[in-house]
Amino acid sequence: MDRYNFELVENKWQKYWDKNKSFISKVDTSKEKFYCLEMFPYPSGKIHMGHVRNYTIGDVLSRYKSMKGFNVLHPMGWDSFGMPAENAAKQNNLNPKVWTEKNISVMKTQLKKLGLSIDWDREISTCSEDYYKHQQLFFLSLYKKGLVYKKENYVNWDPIDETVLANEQVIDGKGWRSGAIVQRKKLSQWFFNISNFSEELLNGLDNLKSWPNKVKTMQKNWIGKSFGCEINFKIQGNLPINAIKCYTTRPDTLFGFSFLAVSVDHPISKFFNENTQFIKFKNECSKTGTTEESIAQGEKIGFNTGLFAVNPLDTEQKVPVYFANFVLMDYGFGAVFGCPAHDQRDLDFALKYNLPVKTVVMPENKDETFKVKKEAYTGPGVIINSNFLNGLKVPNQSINKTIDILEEKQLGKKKINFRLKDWGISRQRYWGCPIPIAYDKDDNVLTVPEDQLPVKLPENIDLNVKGNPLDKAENWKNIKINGKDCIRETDTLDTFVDSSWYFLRFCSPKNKKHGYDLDEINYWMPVDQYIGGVEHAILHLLYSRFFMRAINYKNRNFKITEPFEGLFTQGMVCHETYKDENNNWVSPDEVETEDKKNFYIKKNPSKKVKVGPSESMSKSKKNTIDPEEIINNYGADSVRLFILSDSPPEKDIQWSEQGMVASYKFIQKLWMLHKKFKIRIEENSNNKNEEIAVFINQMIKKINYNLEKFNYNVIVANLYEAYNFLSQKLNVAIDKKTLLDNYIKFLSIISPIIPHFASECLSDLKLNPLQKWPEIDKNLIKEDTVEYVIQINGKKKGTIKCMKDISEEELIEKIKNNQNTKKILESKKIKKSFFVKNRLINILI
RNA sequence: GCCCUCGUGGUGAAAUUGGUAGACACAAAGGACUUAAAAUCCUUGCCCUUUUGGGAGUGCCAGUUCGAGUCUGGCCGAGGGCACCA
Repeated sequence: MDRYNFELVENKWQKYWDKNKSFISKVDTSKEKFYCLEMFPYPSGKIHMGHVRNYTIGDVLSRYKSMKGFNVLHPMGWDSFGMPAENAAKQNNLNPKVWTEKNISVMKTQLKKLGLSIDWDREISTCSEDYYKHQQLFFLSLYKKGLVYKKENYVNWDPIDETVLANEQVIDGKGWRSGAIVQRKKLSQWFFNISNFSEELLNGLDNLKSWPNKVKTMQKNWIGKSFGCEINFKIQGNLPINAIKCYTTRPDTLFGFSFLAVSVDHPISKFFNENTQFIKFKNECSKTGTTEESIAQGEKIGFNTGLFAVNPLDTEQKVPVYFANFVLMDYGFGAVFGCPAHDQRDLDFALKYNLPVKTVVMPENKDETFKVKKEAYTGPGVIINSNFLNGLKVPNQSINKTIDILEEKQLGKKKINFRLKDWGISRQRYWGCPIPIAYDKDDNVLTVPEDQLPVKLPENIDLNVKGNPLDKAENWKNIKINGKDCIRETDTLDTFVDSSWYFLRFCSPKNKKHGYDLDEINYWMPVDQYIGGVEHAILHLLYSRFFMRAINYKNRNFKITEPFEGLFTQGMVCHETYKDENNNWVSPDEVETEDKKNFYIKKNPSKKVKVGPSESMSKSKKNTIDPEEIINNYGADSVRLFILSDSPPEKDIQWSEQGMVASYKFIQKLWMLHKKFKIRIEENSNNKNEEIAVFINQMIKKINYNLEKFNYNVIVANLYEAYNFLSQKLNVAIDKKTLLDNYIKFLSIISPIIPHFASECLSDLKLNPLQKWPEIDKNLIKEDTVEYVIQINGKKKGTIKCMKDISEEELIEKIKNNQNTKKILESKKIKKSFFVKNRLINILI
């Protein structure tokens, strides 16, 4: 074959891998395991470039580890419950299952075309009964352990999707999927008691050595641990309220007490429910809470209760009690003590309502006349104007000391608070895992007996109803448990529950009895390398970490707490955006240019197109490139090569047609090189030449280093370098053994990246297409000459080649005598010199 | 507002962790081959010098060091996360 025919070759090897079950994994305790997992896709229809990048990164790693002799588990499955299926089914009047299965089959074919080394025997789909049956069992087990409960509370209601959203799914007051403005609504909901594990989830982060710090910081902030103190403030006034409890992290500023503020949902609000002005105020608050946050710009508003709170450290001092919009009921006790001088929100509030601002902390470099005016002082310093607290150092001394005093006088208690709230898992949707719960006539909660699991979703259901279709499915809803008439729970589980344990299921996907098999998970878990988008930094990763602890809880057999040993978050794939004269998005394949300046619509060159910034590919901006089309045009190896080449995997990458073409050409050039190698090998020359061997061994060293560090873009550069070197060296005959040995090594190191091509070349030479990862021949890379950099007063003046390990004096002598370098030191007096062995010398003159 | 990350040619980026800045690739310009184009290959890449050479240079300003893209402090800019969390 003259030109490399990727179509024939790729097809051939994909069939070969399938037929030979090349990537099927089994427990083998004699081998070290490596569990490589990429975040499984939602089957939305077709794969996109983000998938290509994600799965190529994982595939390179899997193939490399496998060549190194690890027993690799590299599975794939489908996160197949969720809203889009339900919406698409509604539109096309079919069952979500049918829509989902069709998409899975399309996407599976597409993924196979990428040549991924996936163990397809382990394929799972979260919407299958085999899968969600076990999820229902987990739910019941958690329920029995007291980690699931039901409570009535305010929820984030998405009026478009008509479903409840978790706090994490509300972005800027809008639903993460629908974009609708989220409303507050009171509903009875199921919750996972994730806050029970706040402390452990926080501490566990310290053990995750191979996680990006960025993700750990985000989770840490999300869990939001704070140290403080609860204080019971005595209340005076004409209402039957004796005291209000507050949580504070700054008890040391108590002498700056200026007002007490409570949430409008605080229990004391019941005394104001008849007060029309209060009702008006409450409405005002709910507006600023979720909606026009930006317009209100965080304006603080309050409603005076007429009550007074007594300062526990100075019972003479009495301050007004307000309802305030910036106090949240679901954090602390829904009440705060206001110290305007040292908290910006309190200061804003105090200035608005003319409340006193008393400075009680001064910075170290100021004196006691220091006064807070328009900016609260929150930094370190010394306590002032605070009676017996004066002189304490802020924050270390002052906070602990004040808490001690308050505890001693029984006015307060040390307390640790978390921001993390329990995980609401109820969704009013059809296409999700049914919750195995029923209610009898008296509304008692009953669990569905295990022998009746799975609770299957009803088929043939009318989705075109308002609200939850399951609620309207009378045949399905009404059941008997132990002979009693019951009604099923019609909520389904949040799809984040599905993805919180799928990595366990991959270890024993066909086990009918249990969701996981202990022997299997003890061998395979944890996931050694998890790879996916940073957008899941909090939700999915935190939920999975929780879920392991929840199974672990009161279960001696289950040993896993952290599911993901290593985490890698890859960047997005971006493309320029285009808009026509009417400001409509235009897709890249409709756009053309001749001079890189003027872009126009292909079919109609008079129609100009505006070029916008490069953004992550999305259907809404029409700046997507279809991977299947690209694979058909250039081949999977070229796509893999390109998607790895231009940027470090953790950063965003620009899609570039030119870059894609360059990768394609490179593979063609490699094929020419292959043919050259083949001819040289067949020549059977005796011309010994170690240069190639030295080069290849150095190359392996570099590539090992870059593989371990995920510098995949540098590896591609290394391959180009290798090509440039080899194509020159092959101009003369070289002995067969050196050539063959080193060419095999070269083909081995390129095979994780372009596996079809490497396999084809190896088999063309009648060699095993699945090679071991090459060892470095240490004798070859042990160089006996080195090149020294010569610096004069810190500036580079030249280089000199000499024997390795020579002394400083010898080197200076050499520089003085060498033809090229002697003028550097001519008639100069050396004051001092710095010598870095085998590397550099810096001479001061 | 708070927290995190990052600023290197026309562009995407390298730099073995304090030791030759710009590997590798894209784009551009010039050249070779060709009747011509495409493809391919070679050269160039900031400033001064015809060349040999020399100089500046990693967002800006200072500092530490024999030596700083890399470390420290301050400023400017970009991106991401969180947002009344008391």
